Amino acid sequence: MPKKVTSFDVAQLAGVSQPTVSRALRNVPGISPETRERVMRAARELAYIPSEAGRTLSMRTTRRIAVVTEELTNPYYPELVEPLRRHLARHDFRTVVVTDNVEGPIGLEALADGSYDGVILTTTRRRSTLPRDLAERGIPHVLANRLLDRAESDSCGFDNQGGATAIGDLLVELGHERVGAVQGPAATSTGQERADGLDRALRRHGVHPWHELTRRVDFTHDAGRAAALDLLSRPDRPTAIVCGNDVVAFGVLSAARELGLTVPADLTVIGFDDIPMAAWPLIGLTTVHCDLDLLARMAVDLLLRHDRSPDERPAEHRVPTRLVLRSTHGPP
Amino acid sequence: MPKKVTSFDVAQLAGVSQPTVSRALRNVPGISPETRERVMRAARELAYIPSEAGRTLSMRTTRRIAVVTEELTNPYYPELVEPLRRHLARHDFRTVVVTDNVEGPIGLEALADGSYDGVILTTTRRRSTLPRDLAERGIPHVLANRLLDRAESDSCGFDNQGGATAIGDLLVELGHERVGAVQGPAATSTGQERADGLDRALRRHGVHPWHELTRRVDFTHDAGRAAALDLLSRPDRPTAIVCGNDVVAFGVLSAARELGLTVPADLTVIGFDDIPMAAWPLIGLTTVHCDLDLLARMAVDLLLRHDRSPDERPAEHRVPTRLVLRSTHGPP
DNA sequence: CGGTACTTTGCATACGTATACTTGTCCAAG
DNA sequence: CTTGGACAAGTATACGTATGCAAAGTACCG
Repeated sequence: MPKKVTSFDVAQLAGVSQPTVSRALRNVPGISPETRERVMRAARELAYIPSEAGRTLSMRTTRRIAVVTEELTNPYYPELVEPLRRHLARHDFRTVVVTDNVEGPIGLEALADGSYDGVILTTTRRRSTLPRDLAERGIPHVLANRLLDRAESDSCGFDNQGGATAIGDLLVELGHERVGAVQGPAATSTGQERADGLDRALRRHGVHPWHELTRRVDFTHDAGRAAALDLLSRPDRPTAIVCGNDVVAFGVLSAARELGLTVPADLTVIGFDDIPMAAWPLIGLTTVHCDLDLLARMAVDLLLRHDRSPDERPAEHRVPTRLVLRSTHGPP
Repeated sequence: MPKKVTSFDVAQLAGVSQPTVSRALRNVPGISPETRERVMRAARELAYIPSEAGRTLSMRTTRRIAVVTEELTNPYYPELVEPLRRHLARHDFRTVVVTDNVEGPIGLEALADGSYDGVILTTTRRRSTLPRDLAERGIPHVLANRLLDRAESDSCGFDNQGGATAIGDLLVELGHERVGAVQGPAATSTGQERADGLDRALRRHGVHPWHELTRRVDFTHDAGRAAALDLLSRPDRPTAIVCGNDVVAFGVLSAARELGLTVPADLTVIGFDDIPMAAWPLIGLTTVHCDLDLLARMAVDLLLRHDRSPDERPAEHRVPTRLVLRSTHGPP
């Protein structure tokens, strides 16, 4: 195995000192064009690639940002990670996806060992202490998608309340009265806000929410399917099911298919997020659109802004949502 | 902002030297229990977290493995990345997903800057020189899923030939004669092998493959949909469409839905891979099962094995596949 | 021609951890 | 009482890059 080429090797070949190599290759001013050219030729000849670890140690910066998500096999997260990656790349940051909640919650050590210049949290639970821990260590971070009960860190999320209201209005307008729901975990802000929002919206129209027809489950297809199989087997089965997000809605659609129910004739299903899969003609889910690209952009801007005064209150942005009508809704 | 705590700070508080801290915290033998205890208390008190960069530079190892994939919004890749991550974690390696082919192909620099102890390639094209470049630098690597034309590196993939044969047999048995196909790119081994395999299988049964009914597209939903809209609008439209993988098949199902065709009554659709989504009752795709967990395990074993003699020929493993019958196939 | 200012480069060192080597201590064997 | 060995901890240094500062060279001006 060929031993690693360092900036010293390049320096030797070019007949200069190591610091000159460092400066020449990074286009630092104060190097004569001829020297720079000579160094670059030597570097190319040796196929020199600067050591990331050396640079990191010296500069105390990695140009790497950690994005904390749950398992990527949940189709929601790639849709959020991808725009984050793109926007971070635009600022010359590399993205590292760190998986949370798979063998226990992510620890502070994994995020605070100097591997990352900042952290974007997308799976934080309402009372998590992780943001505070990061703040105490002076590690830049931002919450995207999910928010904390007490605004302790910069954060951005969607107008879940507004989206849920739009869903409630739609269902009432269609004439639904037995409205079921498969909502997300109460420990997450998204789960909580969407559930509360729907409740309030229905009540405002004089429709009494049926709490026996509400389930709280994880944001996965299988959990949505199981809950729906349960709800749809009841004698007083709902004529519509509102879901915590699209992935859960896919599970509900799976359950309906299994039970031989036709959507939307026998059952209305509403999602939340409008991930690309929801728009596949094969699925055509009626849902609430959330602009993930805009959220990602906001999160990155919040993370990287440098004009933050020390005693400023944490920012909390809300991205508006809008109902998207496709083919899984109809009258009861 | 609190300045960073180093092993020197811990040493000072514990009244020992820095190397003693290093040894004590890693349970290296040759440290008295009392000293170790004292060091650990000091470390906890200061909330010390060792610097990744320092360790990396000193040990010349990162315990990080790069997994090169295409965009994660393509549902196939998370399904491959997740088992890889799990198996690597079992060996105390962290996984970093590096995205290829998004703003141009991934460069060697990003993989060979010392950030990773090894590389797992999942998107390599048949004539890519990346594996050779990695080999020249002595960077351990392995190909998973896709293979090279000339076996230059350890690699593992699925028995695409066998899977395609099973599909051909099934279609002939059902009585299909106008068999269309939406296959993957010819530049990829998976695309090529699956297409060739189907051709051979049909020919063996005396069914002449209709090359006008074959399209080569990228492995995405939208590409599959577009190709199928084209094929299904022809007067001699196929009675079955074989797809390069499941994601493409989803696109074909979308197209069928748009055109008002009923599956499987009007059209048979066959996928390849059997990712979990294919098994959702909502979709119920007939496809070829590929054991991604087994492939991942193989890839990790090949990558990490240390008993490799220098002049050994590259290993090339094939994981068997099997047809899974669900609800998108039927007689013409 | 002397001095000043500027440009270009080298020297020394910092970053944080790990490890080979050395020193010191204590105990047991001779 | 000496010596050899085992153990514990300290000393010195390496890993690869970046940067403050000094030094050398050059150009320019009076």
